Amino acid sequence: METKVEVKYTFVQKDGDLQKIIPELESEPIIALDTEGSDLDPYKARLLLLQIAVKDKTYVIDCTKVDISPLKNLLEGERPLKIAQNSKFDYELLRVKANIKLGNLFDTMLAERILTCGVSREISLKTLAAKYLNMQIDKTIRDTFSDLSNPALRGNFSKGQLDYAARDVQVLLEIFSKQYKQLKDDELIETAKLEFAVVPVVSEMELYGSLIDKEKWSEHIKELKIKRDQINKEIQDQIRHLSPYSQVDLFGNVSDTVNLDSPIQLLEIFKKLGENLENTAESTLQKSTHELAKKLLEYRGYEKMITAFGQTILDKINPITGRLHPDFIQIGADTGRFACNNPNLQQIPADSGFRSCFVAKKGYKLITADYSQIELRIMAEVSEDNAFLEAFEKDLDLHSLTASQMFRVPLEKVDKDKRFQAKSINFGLMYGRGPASLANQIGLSVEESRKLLDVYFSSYKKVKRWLDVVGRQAVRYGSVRTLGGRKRVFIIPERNHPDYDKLISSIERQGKNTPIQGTSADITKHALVYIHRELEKRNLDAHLIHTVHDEIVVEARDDSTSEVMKIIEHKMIEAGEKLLKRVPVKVDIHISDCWEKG
DNA sequence: GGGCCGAGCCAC
DNA sequence: AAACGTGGCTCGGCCC
Repeated sequence: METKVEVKYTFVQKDGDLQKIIPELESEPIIALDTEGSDLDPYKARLLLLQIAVKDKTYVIDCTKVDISPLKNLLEGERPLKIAQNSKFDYELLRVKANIKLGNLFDTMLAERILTCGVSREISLKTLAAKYLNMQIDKTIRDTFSDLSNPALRGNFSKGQLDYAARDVQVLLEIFSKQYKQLKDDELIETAKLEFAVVPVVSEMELYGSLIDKEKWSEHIKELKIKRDQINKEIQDQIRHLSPYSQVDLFGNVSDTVNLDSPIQLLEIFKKLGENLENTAESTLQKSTHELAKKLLEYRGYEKMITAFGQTILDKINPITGRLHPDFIQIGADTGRFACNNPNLQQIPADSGFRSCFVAKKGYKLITADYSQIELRIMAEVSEDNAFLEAFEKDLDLHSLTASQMFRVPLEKVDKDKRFQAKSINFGLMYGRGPASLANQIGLSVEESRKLLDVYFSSYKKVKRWLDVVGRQAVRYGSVRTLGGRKRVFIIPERNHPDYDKLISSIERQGKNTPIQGTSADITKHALVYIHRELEKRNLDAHLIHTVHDEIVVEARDDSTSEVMKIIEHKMIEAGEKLLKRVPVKVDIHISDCWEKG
């Protein structure tokens, strides 16, 4: 039997009625809020409802009839605390439709992510209601708000819609109080405060978006397509006689029916050429001596560029703003890093013609800043290794220094090859990399690379000790923390698990990497908050548009660029020094008409 | 025709 | 024989 719970709320449909409830809301230390819009895109959407819940009352405000600007101070101010699920959505909708900038937020979705990093990604309101309130909620009516033929858009909401809207906001207060207790018990309040402070920054960043030079972008795609078609033709001509897929049409045209993107078809062709390949992975093809393999890799390079970064990205330009508004997922990775999609601006090829198509609008410049070797500096900080620390204190080239110690040669005798090998080890260690995988990259035997690692660790004893200890701790305690206090939990397998050893070593590697990668994320997030606040305080026409892990991009008006540059550098260093006490923090920064490496 | 998954490959 | 951390996107291929 299903029990029906009557949803109680006040439906506010007149400006005068809103005025009556404001004093009451102002006296509350905590409120929950939610909004309903007609579209996920805040620029396209209509703001339909604003729901506010306090201890024992719920208000559903009809935004198609009521002017909500009297709530501006309440919603923007420090008091009351505002509880919301996925507050970025509400922030953006209220910002665009009512010029309200939500302040002092507690986001139940982010809180849940913080509490369960590593064990779960279930953070929907439905999940939270079930987990904390043992309540089953139905979200299907949500879709009716976006239905254009729906009477709601003419200002008539159904009882079902209003009940739904009220229920969604009512559940938040209790979820909040349970999550808050858990955050305190797990010593995650600092992390939560940071994440909640990031919400307005990310929201503004998404809303501002970034500009693409469409003509230049299309031109670049065109060039890539010509190259791809050329190499495709060469391959097809070469293998046509082997293909069981080729077809000749009525006019005698032979179609290119070997699908170069299909591993199954390719393996068959290779078989006929006398090569039995395991798979068509990049590493396998690199080992093949056949010309087809070489050409295939070349083809794939172009194909990847065209499909992943070609027209699809242009299609995502917002018709209203003419800019790209990607979705930044604030806690995308279990380490605390951002993820990004629609489109993923964090994977635009670094050394291609695409990045330079991201431009500043007329009269503005792009300022690109990134932390110099932040992860290695974090490793120096946490390991307290003297050689590492000294290298950064003296601002030496760590990779060359490492090479000089490993190969027992003076610094000036370190060549490119030795530096590359040292660099591979320095980076590899942060990923928990072993001799076998290292050997593969630097072209040595496993035995040779094992010896190299031994020499390495004899120079950096404390690095080895730290890696060993933190790897063991991850398994023993089932969690690790970053310097910011962020926590990642690991599910430790039972002893009799068939893949026990494999799983354990994977956890060890994650345990080594997470404090490094996650601390870097902590630092970048602090920097975003500091920069945003300072730019706002000084009322500068400069806006964060982008972040890629250790990099921050700002679009700034021409006349403010030198001031903005100083702010960015200063605030990034301040953020770094908040968590790194033993190592200096360095930022590389430059100004340009487009997004590019300095 | 949508959902899911692995392969392959882009980023840091 | 392999044993590299964190993501997202596109494709082929399979399932319902």
